[in-house]
Amino acid sequence: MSPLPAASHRVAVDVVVIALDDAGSATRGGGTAGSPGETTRATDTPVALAVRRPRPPFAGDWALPGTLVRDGEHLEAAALRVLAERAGLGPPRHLEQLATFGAPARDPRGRVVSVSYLALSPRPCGVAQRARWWPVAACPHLAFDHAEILTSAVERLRGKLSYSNVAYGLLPDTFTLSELQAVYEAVLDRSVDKRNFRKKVLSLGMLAEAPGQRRGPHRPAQLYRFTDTELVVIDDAITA
Amino acid sequence: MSPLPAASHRVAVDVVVIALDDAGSATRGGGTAGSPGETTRATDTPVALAVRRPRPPFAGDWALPGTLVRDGEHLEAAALRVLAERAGLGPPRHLEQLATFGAPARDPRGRVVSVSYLALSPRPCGVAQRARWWPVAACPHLAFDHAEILTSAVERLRGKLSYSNVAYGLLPDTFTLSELQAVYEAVLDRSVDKRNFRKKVLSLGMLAEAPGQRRGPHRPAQLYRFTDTELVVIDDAITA
DNA sequence: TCAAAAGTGTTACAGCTACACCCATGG
DNA sequence: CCATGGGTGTAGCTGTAACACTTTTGA
Repeated sequence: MSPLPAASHRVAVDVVVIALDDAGSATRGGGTAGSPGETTRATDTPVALAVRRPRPPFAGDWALPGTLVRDGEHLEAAALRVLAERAGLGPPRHLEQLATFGAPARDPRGRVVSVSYLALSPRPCGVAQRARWWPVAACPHLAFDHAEILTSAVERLRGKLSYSNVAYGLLPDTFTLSELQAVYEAVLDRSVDKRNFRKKVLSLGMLAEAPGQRRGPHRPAQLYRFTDTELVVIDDAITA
Repeated sequence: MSPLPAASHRVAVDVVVIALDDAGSATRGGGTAGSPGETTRATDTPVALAVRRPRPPFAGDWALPGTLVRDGEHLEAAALRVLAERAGLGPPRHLEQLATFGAPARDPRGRVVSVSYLALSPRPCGVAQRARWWPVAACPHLAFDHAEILTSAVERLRGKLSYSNVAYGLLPDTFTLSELQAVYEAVLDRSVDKRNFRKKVLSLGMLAEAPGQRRGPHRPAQLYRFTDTELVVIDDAITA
């Protein structure tokens, strides 16, 4: 079995980790208000994880967490390793490949082909040194072509929300319908009609009632869970 | 600017070229007949380009056309080069990245990370030596993980047909509505209602009348063309 | 008793599906 | 004149979008 000819490249993975922050501190576009009580706009903000580069090139700039793929290492394993090493995160609830960026000059040090991944996490949990969650809409300039990667991640997430149960990645095991709705509103950046949303999402059969209620200074809310923990594509779009 | 550490890999592109063959020679599943005259089932067959491997590993087996990416070469440029060198094809009407396959053992010679592409061509035009168009449904075993790549290509195409003008890649510059419908029927592998299809596709505004008609032993058919030659995603799905 | 969020139905409209016949041409 | 595909309209139905008030709790 003859060895392959010489041409070889460095291969990296870069991971876009997206979570929802309920602080509501970020720049929100002034969405249309809607009639009172009809469409309560969520305060959740999509945030993405970035790390500050300790070395040139782009030293001091923010970048997506990434790493070179090791010999014999699966691409997905490298993505998981990045999350653990660079951000102190365990395996995310959802991880999928996005696209591969391979422009010859994307890294000034030489050719690096980067396979990008999208990871979802329910909350921006505490992360390692040098790492930070940035609101996607107010993210500083990112090194390399990472701004482009982040954009494609958000577009992918937005698209998949409409025809899959990918919201699973952004929620805890059990959640209320209002919390689910808040995920949709935050990611789609628009308000959603409560009654239509509930009708639609319950009719799809991807949710089941979970025992218990969420209590607070208001009427208790029924908890739900996703029936599938893996990504399931539905043919009937969610457009409430 | 410090050079990167040593870990490096071979990077390849593998291209799934899909075209429609009007021979109708292939294995077609017996689709539902439908009422007479309502749903004339197309005889077009999706075919994919494969090349016979001249050398180990998998010598003599069929495989997708592919090549190692050269130093300084864009990934897409490598895909175009494959089409030209291995199949004698010019730039296709549509080319998009599919996914990247990087399992450590996918190539027995050693680590090769493969970026796969989907290319579309109107017809299975004559190709170089060692290359052949195979009906997708009756394709022989493919080397490496190329069967998996082919499957994901067909799924991608099927999905995109419903919400984009990607059919552009499978048609000549001008075409009749029946020819367009035949593309949908061949790729989706089901029959489509003629009247509903025309209503829908014309209402989307992605087609314009072209001068001239297609003549034959029947009433002449109006020619159309796509208004955009680049991929345009529509929000309103085609489900006639 | 007040504030806050949970929960719930109906109506109008748009778009989808199903369905059959006449037309224009070439042979 | 016949075979072949081109071209057209309607009616029922289904799903969507718009819309406001009552309920239950904690403070």
